[in-house]
Amino acid sequence: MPELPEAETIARGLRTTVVGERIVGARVLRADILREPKRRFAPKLRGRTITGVERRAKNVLIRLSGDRVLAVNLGMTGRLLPFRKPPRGRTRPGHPAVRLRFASGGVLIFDDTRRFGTVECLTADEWNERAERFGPEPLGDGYRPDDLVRGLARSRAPIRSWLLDQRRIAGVGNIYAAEALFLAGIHPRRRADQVHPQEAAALHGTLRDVLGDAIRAGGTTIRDYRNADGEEGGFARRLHVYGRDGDPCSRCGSAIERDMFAGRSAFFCPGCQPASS
DNA sequence: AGTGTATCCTGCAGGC
DNA sequence: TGCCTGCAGGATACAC
Repeated sequence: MPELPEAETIARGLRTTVVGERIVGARVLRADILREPKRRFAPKLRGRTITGVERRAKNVLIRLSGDRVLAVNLGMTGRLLPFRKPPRGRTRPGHPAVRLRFASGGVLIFDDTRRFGTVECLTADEWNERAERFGPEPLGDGYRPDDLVRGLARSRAPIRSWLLDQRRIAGVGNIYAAEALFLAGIHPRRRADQVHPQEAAALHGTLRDVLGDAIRAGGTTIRDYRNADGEEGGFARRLHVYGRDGDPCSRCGSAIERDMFAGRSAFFCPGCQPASS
């Protein structure tokens, strides 16, 4: 998916275009991205006004009048695309799943090729309860090196698995886990509780750096990701290890390796990221 | 508390 | 050209 930086970029983009819009129609074209029957979903939206757009973990939250939240999880290929008027011809998204029509004549389309994404209309309370399950936001002011040090010390999971677990830390996915671990010099298979406190503190810094830099670059486009203006992110060319197996490491020249575990590819530099230390 | 595997789904790249 | 396999930014459920 879109990970934290991509969801943040989309939320920021939407904030400038859809806040203030009043929803006059909601059409579900692919009901499997909902978690409830579409007959119940659509009526909940009509007549509501968009009051804000936020991000939590990898979710884009569209705040609605009447204390409702349209919670969008983008899955692997989800996009949120606003248009001033209904798109025609070439500009029409290829896999529209939900289409909101605004009083202004504009539309917001949730498009999702693989349909791993979800769209839910919840009360603010329902969302808040859901959000309790997420770990801390890595870019939050209150997130300190010590929080990561202590979190890692309590787990025997491989560090990459730890970082991908949304209950432990929110918003980190496979790309940024790989990049942060590279920059901190930690092998993705290293047990979390074997990461030394000073390494964990370094990882806290590299995580925040890489996530922040990626937001400033507008996210990473591997293939499908687009921001709310339909544009690609610029961070892909700054990746050190993700998707670069076989390439020489930018630091030491060793060939980047790919290794599969927990069902996903892990990318790392065998020279810079020792399995133990 | 972990891992491995499977599942949801479409598209694309690579091998033959 | 086509057909096949494997893989993809995520999340979840299951057996072990």
